[in-house]
Amino acid sequence: MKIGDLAKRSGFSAHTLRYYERIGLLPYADRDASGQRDYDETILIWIEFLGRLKDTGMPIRDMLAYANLRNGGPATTQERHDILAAHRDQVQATIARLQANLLVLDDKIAGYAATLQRTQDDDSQHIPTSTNQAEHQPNTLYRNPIPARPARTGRHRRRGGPKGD
Amino acid sequence: MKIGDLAKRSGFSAHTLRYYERIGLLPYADRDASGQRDYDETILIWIEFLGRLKDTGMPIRDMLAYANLRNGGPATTQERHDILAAHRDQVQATIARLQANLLVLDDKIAGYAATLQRTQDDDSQHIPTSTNQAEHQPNTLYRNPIPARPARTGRHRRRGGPKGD
DNA sequence: CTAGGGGTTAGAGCGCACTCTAAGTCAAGC
DNA sequence: GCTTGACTTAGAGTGCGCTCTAACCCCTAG
Repeated sequence: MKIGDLAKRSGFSAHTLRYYERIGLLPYADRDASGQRDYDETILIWIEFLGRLKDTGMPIRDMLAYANLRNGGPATTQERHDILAAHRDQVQATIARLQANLLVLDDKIAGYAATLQRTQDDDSQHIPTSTNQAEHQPNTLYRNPIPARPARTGRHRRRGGPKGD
Repeated sequence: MKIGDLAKRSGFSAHTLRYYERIGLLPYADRDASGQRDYDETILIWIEFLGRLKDTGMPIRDMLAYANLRNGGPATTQERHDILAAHRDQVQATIARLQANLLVLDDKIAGYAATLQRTQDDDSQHIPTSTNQAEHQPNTLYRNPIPARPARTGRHRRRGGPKGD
């Protein structure tokens, strides 16, 4: 299997697969007569697992540590177990955090929905509709320019605080 | 409240708070006589909500879109509702994905635990313990150098000169 | 024979979200 | 008066994880 095929089957781009090999996340692939990578099907199992670690937010450096332990054979079983167990705990914590935030989000959405409902009901009576929780802030907010992106162009110009104004 | 205090109370660094103001995620703060930001307590409510959006993985550009809609008043209620609802769906999908991966992770961890158990049981009989699911790969893996980091230094070498054909 | 569509490498560039630096101001404490 | 430390600005730098480019090679189809 060539890198393009593996890319299609694994969901990672060929660029990314080469990158992973370079940093040691994937084994150095055998090359065919003309120097092209020739993959064995079995690599897909490992790649799929890497994908799961990635999906669950494990940083590459940790995947690398785990990958390297696999070279150590059975002697590293405990360590590998511990890495995955620690990661699982992290994932569980993340899920819990997301679920907690989801409740707040749902509340806020319900607030908006209620406002919309009220606006519709009162369509011809124009009763002020500012009871929504979503409107906590003073409406003096957001008068700054907003460059939309930090923009790392340009240089020079004087520094020091222009106070007062 | 000065920026240092707000930093302590919000959990964001002063650097980050200034950055958020710069990009428009936080309102342009009032300055005191000597040009220093002087915050009102209420800003904490908005910052806390921003934190939740961030925690749930909303990119800054989307938070910005949401923040800007708040300036539009009640007219933007529907749009704000839709943004949050879409985000909520995303978060729910993320949770589902994490939970699915968690199962796989748990399986793998259980595999390691079983191997460790067996290794302990067979302590004095040294039976090879390679039945663990965790050992799918051929042990010829991982013989590449591993630079540990791509390293984006360097500025030498010709660039941009696509030899005019 | 030529075109094209794959592959190869080293290394540069990108997008994101900060994070920090330089050079300066200012208020309070010793 | 002087020092300390928190603040101000514009802009540069960082770390992550890719993503792409240049310049090349090789195989196959027409």
